Amino acid sequence: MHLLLVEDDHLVAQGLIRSLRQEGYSVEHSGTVKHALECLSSGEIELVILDLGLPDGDGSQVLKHIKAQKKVIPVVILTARGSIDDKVQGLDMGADDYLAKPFDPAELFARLRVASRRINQTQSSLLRCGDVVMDTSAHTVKLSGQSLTLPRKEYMLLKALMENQGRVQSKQQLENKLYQWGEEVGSNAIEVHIHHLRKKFPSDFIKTLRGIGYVVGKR
Amino acid sequence: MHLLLVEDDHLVAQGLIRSLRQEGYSVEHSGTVKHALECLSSGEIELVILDLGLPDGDGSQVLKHIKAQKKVIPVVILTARGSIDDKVQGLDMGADDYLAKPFDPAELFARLRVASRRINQTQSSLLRCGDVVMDTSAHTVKLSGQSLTLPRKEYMLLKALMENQGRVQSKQQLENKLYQWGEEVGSNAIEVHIHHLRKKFPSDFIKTLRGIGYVVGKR
DNA sequence: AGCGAAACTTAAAGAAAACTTAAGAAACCT
DNA sequence: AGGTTTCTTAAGTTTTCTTTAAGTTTCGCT
Repeated sequence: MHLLLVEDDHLVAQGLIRSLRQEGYSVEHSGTVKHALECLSSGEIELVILDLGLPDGDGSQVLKHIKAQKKVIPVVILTARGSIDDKVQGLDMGADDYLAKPFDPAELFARLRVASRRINQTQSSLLRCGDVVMDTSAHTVKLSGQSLTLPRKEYMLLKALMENQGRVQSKQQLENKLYQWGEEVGSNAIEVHIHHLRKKFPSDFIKTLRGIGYVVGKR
Repeated sequence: MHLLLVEDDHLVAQGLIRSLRQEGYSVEHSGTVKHALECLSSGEIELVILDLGLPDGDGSQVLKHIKAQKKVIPVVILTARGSIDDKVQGLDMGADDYLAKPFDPAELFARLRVASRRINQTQSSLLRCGDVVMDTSAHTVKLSGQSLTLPRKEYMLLKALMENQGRVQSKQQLENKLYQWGEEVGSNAIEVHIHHLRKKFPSDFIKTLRGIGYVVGKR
């Protein structure tokens, strides 16, 4: 794990670097805002320990820069400014943790472990099929990047189809997915919904297999 | 945002609950391990404040239970045990933050904001969406630079929407975020709040997806 | 080629969801 | 306690979605 330590006090820095390496981090070190930004630009840094009082500016500049990026890099502020107001301000600026000096290295390391633990967790529930992307958690549908709004039943139908790409589903099966038990469909509702969906997507997106059912996607 | 406060000292708990609600959380409260686990089983809790010393066991049992789940729920430990060893142990057990009593509420709230920021994968306490800017730490809302005052529930609703830009949320989901457990909304309260919010913002700001829910922002 | 079954299209009635409004309850603030 | 703001409820209204049904087209089969 690539860590950047921004700290201008050389004595503190030397000691920290040593024990951080011991902890298994590969450590870059900056004593200035300028150099810190340079290090960050390499794009390899995954985690930052940040002192606020630096010779050529304030650490918050570095923080701002990090938080403006798309990439998520946890920042632990480690500074002499220990008042509640300082802490609140630092955390609200986007820091992930805040430790006031004097600090105990063991606590810092524990907090770093928390931060690095978090780096590897992201998830999304996307259904993709050609130009069509469906995010079932956000309830959104996009056709070649352009998002469109589907009524409830149409959305449900499309979802049923996309969850079973390449598998043909009969009207009966689809009905069962869209309707509660006992909620009879006395007519051609599915056909009508398919019709409406087709008007919103490329004409060959939903394929009909006469007498069998409907499919979406590669086959 | 649904928060679970696990704390057996009633005096501390009452005060915290009050100010947490003021901060815009909907708060569940447990004084025991047993009850805490029950609350968690509902699946609605998004964030936990955890005291370690409980009458029927240790808070770490609750922590273990949470971290064994698939769902990611940040846990902030808030306890009288303030030694470095305690902190390291707590953090290494999976807690996301650790605050020793006596604590300053302002710091707790700031650290909670860090946690909820992370839940919503945002980088700072500023939520922006078109002309609307919301500062969740200062509790302010600005519409094209002009700041406006929202009642508490409207603020909570707007926050819930802005924390999930582009994600459609059902009335049910929104209700869950605004109301405590057992506090049933027997009516169309959400609709009415939406209505009021709409009068204060551009007409197309909050979009309705009939039968699905409400969204704000790009899609 | 012609027949019948299946699927498509269209429009309109019916149902469901959301919007408005206003009034009473609750909470909040001197 | 009195006045004010905010919240909830409920009923009436409007909008949109869903289903129905009837007419049309397409497809596959003999």
